[in-house]
Amino acid sequence: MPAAPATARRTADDVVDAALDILDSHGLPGLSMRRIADSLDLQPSALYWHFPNKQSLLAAVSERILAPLRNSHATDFQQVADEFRAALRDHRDGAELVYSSYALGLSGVPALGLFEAAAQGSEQAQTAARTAVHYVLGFVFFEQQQEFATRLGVIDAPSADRDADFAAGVALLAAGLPAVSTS
Amino acid sequence: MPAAPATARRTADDVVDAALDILDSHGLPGLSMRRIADSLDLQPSALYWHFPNKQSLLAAVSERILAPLRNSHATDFQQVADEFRAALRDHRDGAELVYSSYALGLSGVPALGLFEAAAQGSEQAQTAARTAVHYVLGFVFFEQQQEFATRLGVIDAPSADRDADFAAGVALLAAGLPAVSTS
DNA sequence: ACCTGAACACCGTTCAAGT
DNA sequence: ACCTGAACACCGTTCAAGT
Repeated sequence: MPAAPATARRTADDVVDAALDILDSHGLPGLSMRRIADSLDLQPSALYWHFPNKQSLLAAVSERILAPLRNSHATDFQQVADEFRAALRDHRDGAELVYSSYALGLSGVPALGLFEAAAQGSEQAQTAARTAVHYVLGFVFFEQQQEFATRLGVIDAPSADRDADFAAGVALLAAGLPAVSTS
Repeated sequence: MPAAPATARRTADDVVDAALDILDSHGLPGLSMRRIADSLDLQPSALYWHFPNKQSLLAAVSERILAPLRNSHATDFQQVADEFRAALRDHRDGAELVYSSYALGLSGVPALGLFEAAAQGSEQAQTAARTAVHYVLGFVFFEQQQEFATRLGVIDAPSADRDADFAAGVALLAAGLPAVSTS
């Protein structure tokens, strides 16, 4: 058993933990390498031993945000959409962060497979899945930006019933699919 | 008639022109206040006479990108979607820039009204319009991020037929609408 | 009305060197 | 294996002052 080092050493997972905390407290614009390092009592350069660059670190954070969906048993379209939205909303600016990592090919989106399975039997299963993923990511990105703008006092608190709006969009998508059970 | 000033003076419109040029050549990450100022032979601080901050400047750029849609005569769903996509694709990172300004309430999106009109007569006209706007912005954002990743060599050039994919998603949305002419 | 010059408080990233 | 220290080339924004 080797002697403990003078100071505790960090794993890549510790870095992701710290990044998630800062994301929730300061948002994506405040999520800087320097701030992450600070919260771990590290020099910024130390982060580059764990990740090659900021994008990769953000991709790891994205994977963590989407982790709940990996254990999902959702079987219908609306259910998948709700769980996907919930996971994104669980962290400040979650949709923007996930959208970027996904689009850059650095992070997978399990919701894609779940949507496809939910549309099983339909000819347009793939189209429906891709369309739904864009819809949910876009909807939540929009929601979270409005929360940000509201916090700044730039716009008033939105009045519309967002849950109903969200469900209506998903329903419209599902309506285009023939023979999909709405359970 | 007053004497011409020693150096030409700029309007807010000149600043937007310069910003659009830099957007196209360097992308959104490269669109800094300092670079815009440089290209106009100005100090960065001079830009703050024309715009209160960077967000407002970006909102003005967004409005310019969407200007073509203000003269649109598109009447059906697919046509509106195609023109919207074309306007966004006309400038590098156009979708990301427009999406942010739109979500922050700093920029209107004329496509919203066009989609609503195209779905006229349907009960879910508003839902359809909002869903379509998220879909198009998300789709093109994704497309443009992939172009960026391809340029960096991070991912291979995409093989799928994107025009067909795009149209299929729009068709799926329209399929959920009863009594909408697909003319 | 429009802009300069200088400053403030930040960024991501690299790299030699330490333990 | 994991991190420090110092440096490089950047950011957006403010503000007094100039013309």
